[in-house]
This record gives sequence, C-alpha cells and structure tokens, in this order.
Amino acid sequence: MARIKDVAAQAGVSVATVSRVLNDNPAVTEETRQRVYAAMAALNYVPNAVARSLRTEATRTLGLIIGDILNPFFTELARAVEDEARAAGYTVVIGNADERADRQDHYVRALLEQRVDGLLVCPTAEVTPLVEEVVRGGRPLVFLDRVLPGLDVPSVRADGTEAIRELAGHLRDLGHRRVAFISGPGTLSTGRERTTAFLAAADEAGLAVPPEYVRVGDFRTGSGQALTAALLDLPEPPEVIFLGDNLMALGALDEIRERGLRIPDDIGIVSFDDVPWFGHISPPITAISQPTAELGRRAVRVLLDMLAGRRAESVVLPAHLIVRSSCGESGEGGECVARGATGEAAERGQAGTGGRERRGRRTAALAGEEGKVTA
Amino acid sequence: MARIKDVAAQAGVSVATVSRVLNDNPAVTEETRQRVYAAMAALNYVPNAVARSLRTEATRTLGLIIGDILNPFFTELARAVEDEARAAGYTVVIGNADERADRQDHYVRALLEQRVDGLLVCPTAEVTPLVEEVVRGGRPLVFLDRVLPGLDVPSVRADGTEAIRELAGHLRDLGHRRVAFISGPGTLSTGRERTTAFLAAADEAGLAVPPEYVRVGDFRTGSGQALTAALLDLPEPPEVIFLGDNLMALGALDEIRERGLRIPDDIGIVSFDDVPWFGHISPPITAISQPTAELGRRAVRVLLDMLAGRRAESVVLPAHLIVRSSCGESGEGGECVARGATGEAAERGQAGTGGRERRGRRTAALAGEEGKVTA
DNA sequence: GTCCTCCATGTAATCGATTTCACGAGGGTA
DNA sequence: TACCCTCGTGAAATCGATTACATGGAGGAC
Repeated sequence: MARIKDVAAQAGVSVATVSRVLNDNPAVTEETRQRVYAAMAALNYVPNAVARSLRTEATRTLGLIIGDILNPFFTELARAVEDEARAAGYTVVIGNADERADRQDHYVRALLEQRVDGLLVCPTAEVTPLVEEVVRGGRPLVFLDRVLPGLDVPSVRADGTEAIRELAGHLRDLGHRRVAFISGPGTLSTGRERTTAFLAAADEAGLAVPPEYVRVGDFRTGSGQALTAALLDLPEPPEVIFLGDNLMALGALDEIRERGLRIPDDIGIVSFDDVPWFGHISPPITAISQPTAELGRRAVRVLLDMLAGRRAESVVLPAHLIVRSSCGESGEGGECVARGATGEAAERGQAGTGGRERRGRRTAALAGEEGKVTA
Repeated sequence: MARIKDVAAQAGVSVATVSRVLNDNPAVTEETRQRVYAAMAALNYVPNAVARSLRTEATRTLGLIIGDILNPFFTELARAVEDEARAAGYTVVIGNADERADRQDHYVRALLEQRVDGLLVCPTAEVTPLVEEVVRGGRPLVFLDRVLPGLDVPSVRADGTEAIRELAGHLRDLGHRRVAFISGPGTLSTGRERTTAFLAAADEAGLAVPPEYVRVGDFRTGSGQALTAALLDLPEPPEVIFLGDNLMALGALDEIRERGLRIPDDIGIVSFDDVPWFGHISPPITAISQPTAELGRRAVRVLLDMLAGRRAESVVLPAHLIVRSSCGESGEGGECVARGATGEAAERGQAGTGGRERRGRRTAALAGEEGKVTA
C-alpha cells in the first residue's frame, strides 16, 4: 500500500508538502497541489489513519455502548448517533453490551485501547471499577438513556413521567379502573423511574393498583409473557396491562394470542417504548414513544461539547403518549394528530401509519418546550 | 495517559520487557512479569492500540457495511458478525450504507483509512469504482447477503429457491390459486433471485401468475403499502400476497388494516424474511426465514480464512418456510416443529412462540445438509 | 545594488508501540 | 581455568503520518 513517501516521490515533492495537501493547508501553490493529487490518484493512495492518529492524538472516532442490539430502541438510537457523528466528521464504533456488565467493560476497555475521542454509554446496572476509573481519569463520557447513581457524568435521557400521567388519565377516561404494570429491573434507572411514575400517576387518576398488579420483569420477552400470564390468572385480572418496554410487550402479545384473547375487548395493552410495527398491526398498539433519534443526536452534541472544552449540560427530553386502539379507544374521531407526518414516525423513515394516531393534549402542548436543559 | 515508557520506569525495566509482558512472551521471568503488572496497575496503563497497529500493520478490526440498520434482518446479521468476530479476538466497525451507493463508498473509504484487516460488505446495487479497486488491490473482502455480478469475491448468502418452491406447494395445498408477488429491486441480487424463484415455483405448482400479479418494490415500507393497494384494487385481486422482504410486509399489513380487511379470511400474507414479531401477533405471519445469524458467523469465518491465507470458499445456506396462520392454515395439528426450540427463534434469544410453528417437509429434510459449499 | 520580507517548500523530530540484535551473567563441560 | 550455551534483558530502528523550524528564491524599498 502506497505511503505518503511514495506519493511525495511520485510528485517530486517532500512528504511535508503531501501532508499539507492532505490537510488542506493553504500554503501550497495550486500547481503543486494538482501534482500531488495526480500522484495520489496514480498510486491509489489511501492515507493511513492509524499513523495520523498516533501523531495527532485524536482518532475522530466515538465509542457507543448500547444495551442490546436486538432491541429496536437501541437500534434507532445507534442510527441517530451515527448520523449526527458522521455529519461532524466522526466515525462511531458500536459495542453491544447485551445487558451484561462484563460485556460493557470489555467494550469500554477495547474502546479506550483504540483511543476513541469520547464515549457514549447506555450503562448496565452496575458502577464497575473500570467505569469509575474512566470518570476519574476525566475522559469524555456521556450516559445515554440510562444513568448511574453517584457519578458526575452528563447524561441524555427521556423522562416518561408526564406521558405516564397522561396515560393514566387516558385509561381512566376510557372507563378503565384496573390497570397493571410490568416494570423493568429496579437496578436500571429506567426501570425504577417508570415504576415510580406509574404508581404516582395511577394514584392521581384514581386507579386502584393493588400490590399484585405491579410486577418486576427484566426488559426481555420471556418475563413479559410469564408476568402477563400471572396477571391474567389473578382472581380479578386487570383490564389493561402496561408493559415497561417493547420487548416485554412482545411477550405479552404472545401470551394473549396463545390464550385466544382479543385486544382490546378481553384485555388492553400499552407499551412503554414505541416501535415501528406497533402502528402496523391489528389493532395498533397504544404506546409511550421516546424521542429516540433526538436522544441520540443530543448525546453526540453533548459529547462534542466536552471534546471542544465547552461546558456539557445534561439533557432530559419528554416522552409522548401515542394513542392508538389497543385499550378500547374508538376507531376514529377525537382530536387528531398534533404533529402527524412530521413527528417520530416520519423521523424513522416510514410512511405515516394512516393518520389514526392521536397525541394527547398535554404532551402536544409540551412539544414546544421539548429539550429543556437541566443541570 | 501513561505510556509504555512510564510503566518501564515504574517497574525498573526497559520498554522492551514491558512489551514482552503485554504480548505474553515467555522469555520473561515470573518475578519481572509481576513487577510489570504491578506497575501497569499503579499507573492505570491502557495499551495504545493505535501505536501497536502502526507497528504491526494489523488492527484486529473488521469492517462491516450493512444495507440498512433499521431493517431487523441486518441488525441480526450485525449481531452475529460481532459475536463471531469477538470470539476470534476481533473488533467490528459497522457502517450503515442506508441502501445508498455513496454511503457505501464513504464507509469503504473510511474503513480502508482505518486499515481494517478485512471487509464484509452487503453491497448496494452498483459496482462502484472504489469497490472495484478494493478487489483489484487484493484486500480481504467478502460479500454478505447480496453479491455483485462480475467480481471475483467470495460471498455468503441464503438461497430461497427451495423454500419458495415449498411455499408455492403449501399455498396450492391450502386451495389458493391466485398468488401475487411484490419483489425487491431488480438491481439487487436478492431482488432478482426471489422473483425468478417465485415465477418458477408458481409455474411448477400450477398457480396462475398473470403479469399484473408481479410488482416491483424497493424493499421499503412505502412501496409495500402502495403495491398492496394496487393489487387489492385489481378486478380480480389475489388470494395471497407474497412480500419480498419484511419491511414491505409491514407496509402491506398497514394497507390491509386501513381497509379493515381480515387476515387470512379476506387476504393471505406471506413474507420473505422472518422477523421476531411475526410470530407474536394475531394472526402469526407465515414467512420464509433466512439463517441470518449463521450467515453472519459464516461470513466472518470466510474472511478470517482469507486473512490466514487459506482458500476462501463461498457459502450458500438454504432459507426455510415457517408455516404460521396468515394464509388460512388450520390453527393446530399437522406435522409439527422439526427443530422447534433449537431453531432460529431460540437463536434470537426469544422464548419460543408457543410451538405452533411448523416447518414443511422439504426444508426439514434439507436441514441436515445445511451449508453446502459451492465454488 | 543591497537588504529585508514573505512565502513555498524541505528537513528532521516526534507520537507509542514492536522487534531485531547485542550483551552479560550463570552454568555446564573439557 | 577457559570456552561455549542458554537465557533474560536492554538499546535502537521502525511503522506512516504531522509539524516546528530551517532554507532559499522572488520581489519590493531604499
């Protein structure tokens, strides 16, 4: 493979001049520049980023560690991160932690060895020694989606509190009184928050939530199915089950289908986390949608701020209730689509889902102040 | 950040010795080794992979360029590639071409600059000059899922011919006579192959396929919906629509739901590409499943073969028909599950889908000879 | 004509590892 | 005692770029 030295020889200049051409240094005459370009083309020269990085101490690469690459939420997040980073001239290396602390650490270490310029991490439950060391070492780091307690690290995440409150009101307005919640692990910040928010919202809306209506899952399909089964087997089963994430909702659908129950007539379903196909099936699933792509983009910007030595501020964006038909909503009518085709669905590059989605009042109103900044 | 020189000073040895410890060179006494380890721990030393790569001319990194990161097929592929590569001590850098030739080239170039040891590419339609140059330059390259004509590059892909033939027989046995196909772009090898296979299989099964029953989509949701609409509007609409990939199936579901039609009573649906949720909705969608994870693993092994200087052979794996209930199949009974819980579904880390899936006879028989090797 | 300035270009040090070769201590053999 | 091997370790070259500093020629001011 041709090196800068070969290009220099071919063009009859020094390596310094070739380097200047590579870096768009204006102190090169147009004529020399052209000669160098010609030499590069003739030799199929591809600059060696490894050598450049060694010298410049910068790789123009960001590391992203996600929870589970098979979860569509993280996929969408990764895509947005990649888009935003590429626009800024950065490459992204993705690590899939598979929700395991040891895998997470494996990637943190590998990415540090590769000398990525900064790290975006969706942390697993634990504060591992390696992560602590990264923080202590002052390396640019941003938490995404989830946060770890006790560490002074900027974070970018969604807050579902308001959307969950709205959901509780929505269910009450539909006449439901018995609503159950299958939450995520208490070890994840997202799991804890959603549970707290649900209990408060249910209380406020006057919904009864006996202890047996709150179950703890693990954000995976199997627990969604098993816990749904347990709820359906109760002497007084709930009218609606609220699943703490999209994978557990998958499991719930499975259990409901296997029992031959109909949605929403026999049992209502809501999912935290909206995924593309929720709007395409029959009936479409009512869900709380996180501004996933925006989270990814914001996280990159926060990290780039840190890299530029600017002050990095944590970001919290509101989640939104997307009303569809899985809780007994009437098919049509009602106040329609606040941001319709320009909203999340369009962001995902899909055709609209037929205009039947409604965003509730509260969140629609909030849309204007999306992205309030916190300390 | 501590360098090898600092570790050497701290341990009272030379940099050469530290390097030997890093590389598990046996010519170091146990006592020295321990001193070096202690020094590394004291300084929080993280070896600099950039410097190492410059010297060794190897990055232990593979590049993977996928068609569309929002398509679950590619997500699963990426995951499998990553798993297999990590097991072999390699890191994977993923590039999302978004089905655009310019994006593909952007990543090919970026990955070459990063000096990845090898490339796995799911090529877009065109043979770009850059790709040609990579081939001519003899850099390790493997095509995955799709192939480009006229280039002598090993490939790893699935062949749906047999599964499509089986599907045609299955539909005929269910009493269907009018089956339509929405294919992928003729510019992609996967699009062409599926169309050819469908026409041959329909003919063999005695299904009538008038020209207006074959439509050309673009592997995206919108075209699936629009072309489904066109088929449903025909004077004599088909009884079953076979979608060429999972995203177009999403669009078809959308159109069917909007029209208030029922599956399978009003219209039957089959999808090429099985995705996790097809088995979890009502009714579960009959689909042709590719051995996605195995494709990814095989591709890595072929690439590693090339890196090791071994002869690299292309691999073709058969796709399988997964019979569910979206074409009017009777709910239960029939010969059941050939590989059930140990098959693809389990591979994806999901709970089984209730044991209602059936694999047809032909593919079940083929399972034994999966992975025949071609030149 | 001399001197100074400016500017395009070249020379060489540098980044942090790996690796070749040399060296010296210790032990075995003659 | 002299010689040779073995073995652990160190000194220094090297990978391919960037960049501070040096250089030399053209052109303007006096």
